[in-house]
Amino acid sequence: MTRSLSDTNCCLVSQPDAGPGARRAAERSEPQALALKLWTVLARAYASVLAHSQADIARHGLTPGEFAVLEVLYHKGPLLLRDIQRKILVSSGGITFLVDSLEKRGLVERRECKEDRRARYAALTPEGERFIAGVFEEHATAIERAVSGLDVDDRRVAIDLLKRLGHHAASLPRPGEGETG
Amino acid sequence: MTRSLSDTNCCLVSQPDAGPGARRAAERSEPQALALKLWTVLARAYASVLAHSQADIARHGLTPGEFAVLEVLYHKGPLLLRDIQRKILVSSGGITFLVDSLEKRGLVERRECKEDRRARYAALTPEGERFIAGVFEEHATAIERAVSGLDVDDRRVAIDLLKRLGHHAASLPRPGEGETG
DNA sequence: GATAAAACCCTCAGTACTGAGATATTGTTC
DNA sequence: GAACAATATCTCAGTACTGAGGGTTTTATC
Repeated sequence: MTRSLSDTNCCLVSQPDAGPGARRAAERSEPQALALKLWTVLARAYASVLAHSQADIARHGLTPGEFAVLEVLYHKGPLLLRDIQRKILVSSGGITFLVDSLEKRGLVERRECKEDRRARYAALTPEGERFIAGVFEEHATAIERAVSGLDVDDRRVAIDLLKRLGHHAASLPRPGEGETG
Repeated sequence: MTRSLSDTNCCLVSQPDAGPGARRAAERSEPQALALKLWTVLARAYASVLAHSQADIARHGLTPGEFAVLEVLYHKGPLLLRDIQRKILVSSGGITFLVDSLEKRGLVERRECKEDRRARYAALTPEGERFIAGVFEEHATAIERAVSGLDVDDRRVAIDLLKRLGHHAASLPRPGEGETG
């Protein structure tokens, strides 16, 4: 495996059941305590499901980044590199690197963009299409198993809550953005 | 910033509103479609809140790993390296690396463990304690702001759902674990 | 009490990226 | 239509780790 659970090692703790944290928690307002708790369980739930996702991806010799590129091309068809970059949230160097390595493996090819000669498309090759089709179906099964702790009604409620949580956080400027000091 | 949103670039897409994905989604069972959707919005919500968390952490010149170590020591008191390692989910080399660098900065110190001479404690120095106290209070505010898309009742529901989701996923063997081929 | 197995930490080569800067092309303003 | 800003990709040095292997100490079994 290429990357581990430490992808998520950020603010996973703060469960003040013992130690100095127990005293500090008592001084915290309830909304803030719930906010910290929510972030903790969100990170832990994400880490637990991610472990399943990555274990499945690693079985096929893919890094998470490579899988993400193949998956987005599989679902959306040929895309400009910058659109892939924004969808899977990698750096500019990262998308070049990922498409390079998938191109070397014959799963993806670059195509020119006639409307904008700065830009390039990435598209699945027939071999890449066949490959990701199989990998993705197995992956869907692995994910369904990983989230089987919630039944379909719970899943619907969770989807609604997480959507609102995510959209709102994404719409807020991040700490340190656009400040002077 | 040291690590980016690509920490989460795994299965972020699969929103089959357009492209080849739209047709494939129609063939998928509803529970599985909900499972994939849940994983997608979980990953996106996590990424969005993480961006706030990391931006705040980076302002203080800390990596996510360093912050995680300071935070766990702040909340739990002195801990054996292996206990920190398990709580923040880093590799064995990673915890040595992180404690090394925090020790060089004078924020953490190693202490001997008399009951088990293989093991070592890590503990905050007085300077480290002062430092993380300030950083953590700011951090709590940043997190509360990041999750402000949900009110306190929603937070309670989300916490319950995510706990169940996470615990169940963590209890399941991961794909490829303990197989023969 | 000797032997083997396990647990803890450290070392270090390897890795999947990041992000600042370079190059090429496109849009915009005067 | 020239100058300038903006955008898309690529380059490459740097990084925060990973994970296999090794030394030391502890635990379990005979």
